[in-house]
Amino acid sequence: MPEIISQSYTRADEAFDCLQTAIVKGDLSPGEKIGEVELCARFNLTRGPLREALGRLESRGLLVRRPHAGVKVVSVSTEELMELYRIREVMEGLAARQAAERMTDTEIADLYATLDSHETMIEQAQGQAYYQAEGDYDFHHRIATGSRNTKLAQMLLGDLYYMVRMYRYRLSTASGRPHMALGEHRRIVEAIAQRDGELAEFLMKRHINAARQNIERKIQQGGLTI
Amino acid sequence: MPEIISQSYTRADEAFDCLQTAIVKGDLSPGEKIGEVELCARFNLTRGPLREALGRLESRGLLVRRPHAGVKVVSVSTEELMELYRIREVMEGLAARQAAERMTDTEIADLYATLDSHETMIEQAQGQAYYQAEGDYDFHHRIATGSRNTKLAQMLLGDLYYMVRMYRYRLSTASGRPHMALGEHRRIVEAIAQRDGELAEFLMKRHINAARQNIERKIQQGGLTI
DNA sequence: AGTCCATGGATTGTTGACAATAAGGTTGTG
DNA sequence: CACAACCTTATTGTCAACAATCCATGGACT
Repeated sequence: MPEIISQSYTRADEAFDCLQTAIVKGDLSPGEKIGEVELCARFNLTRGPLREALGRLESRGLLVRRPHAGVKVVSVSTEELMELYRIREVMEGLAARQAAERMTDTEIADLYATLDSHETMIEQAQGQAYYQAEGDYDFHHRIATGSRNTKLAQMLLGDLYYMVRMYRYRLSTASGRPHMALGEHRRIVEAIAQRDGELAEFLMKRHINAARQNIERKIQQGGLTI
Repeated sequence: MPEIISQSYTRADEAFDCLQTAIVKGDLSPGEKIGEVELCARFNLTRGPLREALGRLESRGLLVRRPHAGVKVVSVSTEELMELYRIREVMEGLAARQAAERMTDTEIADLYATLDSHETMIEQAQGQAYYQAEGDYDFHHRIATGSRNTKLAQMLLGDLYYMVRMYRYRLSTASGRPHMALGEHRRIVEAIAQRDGELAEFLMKRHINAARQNIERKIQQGGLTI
């Protein structure tokens, strides 16, 4: 258990993180009804903090809760995953535009650096889907925070990305097109470096749209069901 | 106190609703540090459900909470309000596009009907800002749900609208351009009725952008501060 | 035999007391 | 007189017991 150093980290926060990662990683199956006491035993918690965490998770839409009837992980459909990507398309487009207008030069330099490191990571660990996914996450994370739009970053980082990662784990497919995605990333960063907000928005929207189509195709082909 | 009939309504839900409306209406001043026991006394609650509600509110960004240091309503700036409108612009644009593709004919008919009722309401109660705001809210609400995009509707109705309403209460200005906004609404509905998603998205984005500029102008002119 | 109702059990929601932590005042010293 | 360290106090975080609610199993009736 990684003892966090920074500041007092309440049990409720701990419960929240544990549950969130458990849901995202698929340790808690969707639709499965789970009792509170069972969860307490599993994560060494008491019901007080656990309930507080459950409230937060419910508010974020990761689980549903009927009064007196227990809590279950949200069950998901491919349609909803597609809808999620449609939301990402417009929101991250906005993020890219604002990032082009507001990111500092050092932030852009860092962005280039992470891009290079992702490239070497992909070359080294060929086909290791995990690193691809992490690199992709890192890239989008930086742009979201670079937009200087507090609420936008909060919605992307706090809600949507966890949802997307949950679906990814369940599909066990990490977009699967490493080099192409990397090239798209590079072009987006170039647009940001040139302070061309409109272009950055356009490229980001196209990038996410391509990712969505890729997943949709894979699902239709392989009959991948969630 | 409106006794909800439908299903068992827990104390935590009650606390959540009470606090949310109190924050939105400005009964709880931003930045003001409020103790839990004081809140309990104010809303006739105990600390358990209250804490659960506080967790949910924090997760939604309506208040901030430092461990062992209490909870305070989120303090807001005009810049953040503008950012909120930028987010609304892209998200509601998407909602309008999807609504044009997916709304049923009866839903569209209802939309027309509400538009007419809003018109008569505005004519009758001239300058009554309240009705304008409610009509505006109703319109956007219907389009969000009409998009058939669960997560999108959830984010708009559950997060953004409460935020916007909070700012509106504090500014005590309800956009202030009734007839113009109504005309814009009507054109959006016409685009939806013609199943022209692209046009509906464009018009909605322009509508929200105009509202943003209107508020920005008012703030600069009148020196309205939040 | 199928369906409806009732009762028991288990689970959730709630409560009040206890412990841990940070803020604020007080006191002592430079 | 100002600053810093200590201590007090009030507030938050946590816990375990109590009460309310729902689900399931069993029985009776149609």
